Amino acid sequence: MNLARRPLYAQTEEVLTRRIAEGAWPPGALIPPEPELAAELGVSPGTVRKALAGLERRRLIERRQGRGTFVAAHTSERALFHFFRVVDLNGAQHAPTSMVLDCRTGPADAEQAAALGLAEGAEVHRIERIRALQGQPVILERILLPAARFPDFTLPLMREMEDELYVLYQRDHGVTIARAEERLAAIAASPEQAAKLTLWPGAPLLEIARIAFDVAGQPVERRVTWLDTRMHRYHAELD
Amino acid sequence: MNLARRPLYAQTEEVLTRRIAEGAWPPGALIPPEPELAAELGVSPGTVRKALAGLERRRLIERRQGRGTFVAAHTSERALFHFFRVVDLNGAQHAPTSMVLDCRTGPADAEQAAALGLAEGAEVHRIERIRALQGQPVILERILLPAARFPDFTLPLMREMEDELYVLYQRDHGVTIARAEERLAAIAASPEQAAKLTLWPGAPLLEIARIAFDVAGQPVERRVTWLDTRMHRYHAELD
DNA sequence: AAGTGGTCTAGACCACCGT
DNA sequence: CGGTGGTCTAGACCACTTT
Repeated sequence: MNLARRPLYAQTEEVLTRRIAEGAWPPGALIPPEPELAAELGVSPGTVRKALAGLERRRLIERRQGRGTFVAAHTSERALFHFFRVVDLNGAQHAPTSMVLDCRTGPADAEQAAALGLAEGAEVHRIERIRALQGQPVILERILLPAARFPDFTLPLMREMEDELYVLYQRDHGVTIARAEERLAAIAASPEQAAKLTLWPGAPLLEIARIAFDVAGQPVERRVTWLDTRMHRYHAELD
Repeated sequence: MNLARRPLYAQTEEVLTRRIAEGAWPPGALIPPEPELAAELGVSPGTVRKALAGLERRRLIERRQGRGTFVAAHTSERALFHFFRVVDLNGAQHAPTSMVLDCRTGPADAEQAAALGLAEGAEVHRIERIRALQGQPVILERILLPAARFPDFTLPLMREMEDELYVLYQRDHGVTIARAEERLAAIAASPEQAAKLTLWPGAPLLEIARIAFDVAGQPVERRVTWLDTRMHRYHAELD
């Protein structure tokens, strides 16, 4: 039975993950009840249960007693809660608004291609935007997306818009962001950055370099964020 | 049976957590096998198992097949891996060394007392140290500890020493750090900070304000770290 | 009332470790 | 070899949601 020496529940979890990643069960879908899955996959209900617990821990599904098990959909709340780590000086979260300054497509340079696991010169979309919290522009952001995963990607320029690209990635391009890694540094604002954030050149800025991965573990977004930390903080939990 | 409507396994986990927090089972101790715990607590082995899984997820215990279940001891590796988020530009971790500049005891001011959940004026230990990575001093740190939890706390001054206070907290004071929250900002180095880190005044520094909690969830350490991010980054994972 | 996930139990067997 | 945790199964019953 066990070709590899991996536990049955791990294999089961992998099968279910693949179905979700491939879109066989789209976001928001109700998936079959535990006993049905167990019968179909030829394992005991307890084993299915353990696999589903793993999927829930990774937030690929949501289980609700009495209703069923659903493939997780990226809501604005979820995206903000898990992937937006900026808080005010009291630790409170606020929903940002954003304005797109630029959105164009072109070949990636070597560093950018490497970060996204692409060949040098592969087409990428470049987005630059300002995000405001409580009306104050405090975030400047440059985003890089592989054109292969986001065909015909466009955003309206210079218009205030509700935030959260991750909801849009999922809804319009079938790309679900599951995980991200960030590296933070303190830098001095360049004249261009300063002008866009109404700061002075040389002002301290928190630079956040993110790579975001989809459900299958492939890197699908490279993002650099510059945060004015006079009135805000980046919040992290360690355990 | 169920006074509160909390699941049996959650109550079981709580009981076991309390035993560890109170030191009935000290760090490194072997705890009884599952069937014995089940018999003693009057629950089924499966329920004990679920409770132990929770303790393992919170890293309070370590389970080793064939050997038994042990109360987790803070090793240097564990402390560094979970609570030291600094990496070099390639993403590699290095073990820091540290030199204590100052270590004294006095009353806390209002802000400090509040952060540690103490009354204003309560006695606290203050530590200032420099940490070096690969021989370069890149971290300046101020640490605040409630004297009530750390009686007779002292550190040798101005001597290179192996790092990791959390190992020392646990070994010498019975305080196990289980979790921490951090808030990050970019600031301009003060003349004093610049001098200690061989930087120029106004240089960008990453400021990391941490509150660390013990197993019982009580705040037991307030720490502010300033990191020179010319050659290092703060690493975070989001999921 | 029917159907779902959540809890709890009981036990078999396997893999690993130390003696 | 005996003892431990790891896996897997089978099923009873509860709590919640919808019809």
